[in-house]
Amino acid sequence: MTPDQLISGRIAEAVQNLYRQEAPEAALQLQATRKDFEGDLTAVMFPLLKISRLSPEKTGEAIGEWIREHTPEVESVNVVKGFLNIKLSAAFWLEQLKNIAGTPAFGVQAPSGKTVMVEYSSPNTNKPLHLGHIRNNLLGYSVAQLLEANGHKVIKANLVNDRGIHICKSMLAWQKWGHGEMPQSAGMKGDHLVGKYYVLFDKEYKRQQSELKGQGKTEEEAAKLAPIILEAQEMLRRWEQGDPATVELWKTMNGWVYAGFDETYKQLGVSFDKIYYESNTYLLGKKIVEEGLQKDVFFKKEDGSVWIDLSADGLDQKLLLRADGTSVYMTQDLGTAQQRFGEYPLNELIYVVGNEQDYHFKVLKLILSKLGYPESEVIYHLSYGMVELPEGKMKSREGTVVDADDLVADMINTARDTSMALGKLEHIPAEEQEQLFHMLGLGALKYFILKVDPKKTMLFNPQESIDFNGNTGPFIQYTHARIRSVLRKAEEQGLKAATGAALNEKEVELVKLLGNFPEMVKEAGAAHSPALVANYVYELAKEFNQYYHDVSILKESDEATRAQRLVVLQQIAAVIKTGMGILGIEVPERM
RNA sequence: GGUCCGGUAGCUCAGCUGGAUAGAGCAACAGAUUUCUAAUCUGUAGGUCGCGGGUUCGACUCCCUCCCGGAUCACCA
Repeated sequence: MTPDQLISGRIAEAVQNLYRQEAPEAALQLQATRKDFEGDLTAVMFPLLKISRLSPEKTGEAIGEWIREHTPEVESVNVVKGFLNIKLSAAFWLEQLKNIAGTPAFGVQAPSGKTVMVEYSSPNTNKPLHLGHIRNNLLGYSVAQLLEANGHKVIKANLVNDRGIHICKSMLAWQKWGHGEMPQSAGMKGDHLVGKYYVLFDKEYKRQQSELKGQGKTEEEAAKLAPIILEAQEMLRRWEQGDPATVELWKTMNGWVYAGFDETYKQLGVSFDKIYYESNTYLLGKKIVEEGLQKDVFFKKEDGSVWIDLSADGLDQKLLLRADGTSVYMTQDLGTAQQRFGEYPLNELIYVVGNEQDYHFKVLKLILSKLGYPESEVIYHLSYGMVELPEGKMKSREGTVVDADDLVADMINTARDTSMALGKLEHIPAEEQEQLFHMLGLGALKYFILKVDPKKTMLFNPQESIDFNGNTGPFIQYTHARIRSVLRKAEEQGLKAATGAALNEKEVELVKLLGNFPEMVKEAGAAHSPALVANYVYELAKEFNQYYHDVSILKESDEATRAQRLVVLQQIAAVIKTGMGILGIEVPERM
């Protein structure tokens, strides 16, 4: 039984016995006691005053007294203003520790029988991944881990945007100026190579536009009439007609990009169970259009285009089918959603997509519900804010984009430099050192991004942001390595771990924190927020470091105390490992 | 202009469904190493929680006005 369950049950009984009344659930308010007061849990008396008809102090004293008398686990109580502070006994906390130590995979919830799909990453195949994608990938992967820890079966999905005008731009530029250049010959990752030609296209397109404007065309006309964009559109038409040469080139260049992406995904440590390609799904959704027309949810304009009118819901009219019969983004998404619900019995379908698409997903859900699909309620848009640089937003045309591969390489180098400067890891074999640099560099990056509430815009300063001290990944990784090191030594010395001794004050704090872990995992899962996990693990690591500083483990002469401290250490290490695992961060045995 | 999201210490961020004197880290300053790993720990300093109202025993938290920043309102995806 958790402390909260125990005490709130007792308060309810106390109210029943003292005042002959049922205390409503909402009136039983418990919180952790603030550090400056004596106690473990604090019950707020104000909501109970109506029942007791006494002052807050008197109510607290009466209820406190009753609880103390009737609850062996309660050691003492005190009342400060309207707050009843309750201190639980050492024996109770010891029991908690035993429970934690006796629970395998503590914090991981039992199978829920629910299936959840998390769609994330979903890149375009015309350029390499950048910092914004990193936030997406890390969030998506971590949320998937988090939901798995909540006992759900999770399908990680990636919808690759492999078709459309953007990839034709790269293809066209490569055809024109590539001279057969390939990733191997260029010595570049495939995605970077394709990105290079995308940039070349853009340059030429810009040049042609300004030329046209110089000839008196308007901005809009210039954008539409530039020969190179017409050529790209022509290429897209050929692709859609299945022209063999175009399709061949498309396959080749996409192949390069996939090889490049795979490498980046591997570096980031993210993976997928199911990959969808837009080239296979872009025609989906037309059936839904017909259905919507039949149900009179959609309507057709004179030109043949199909729309839905959402103005009654405070939104606008939304296009679903162009006059030429081709579908748009929304239509495709409706179709793919429907397809997925057919493929899997999904209890939740999560889209990890930036907040610039909040409107899109709002409309998507609304349309599905208007069509009468109950699945609409199961769709969740995990919306995250942009990553900004000190200079402001990332702009590809201004060259301020932070490339994902470069950033990862930088992080690993920083980890190497920092480790070397500290003279750490000298006794570790070179190969393992490299693994550690990777683990630490990525740990720093992942933690830095995931500790921030997803929906907030975050600032990333490449020079200063990523630290290795304080509230960072490496600090937690270090803490874990440190604990494992002590435990290894204990093992070498043949020392046994066992519960049974008295817990000191700091140990009670640690047990309390550990005991909160499962509840925190649930909350974070419900909120789809790895940030809660990150901040929890940091809290635990910090508490541990303070404890570790004050107390000796191996040198402790009392055998029972020493054995129990080893148990505490084991549990902290285990929870750190599980928590960091949810964040997709590996944790070293030594460093 | 409509809608949505944000505004907490110099900087980066926590603060759960309203609860006691608003918390960390970084940066600054002052300390602690014969260590079980100092990538550590302790202390000092740093705040009109964007502004103003309201709701109540109590508001960073809920409601309203306004200010600032961002996103979005495409026959792009």
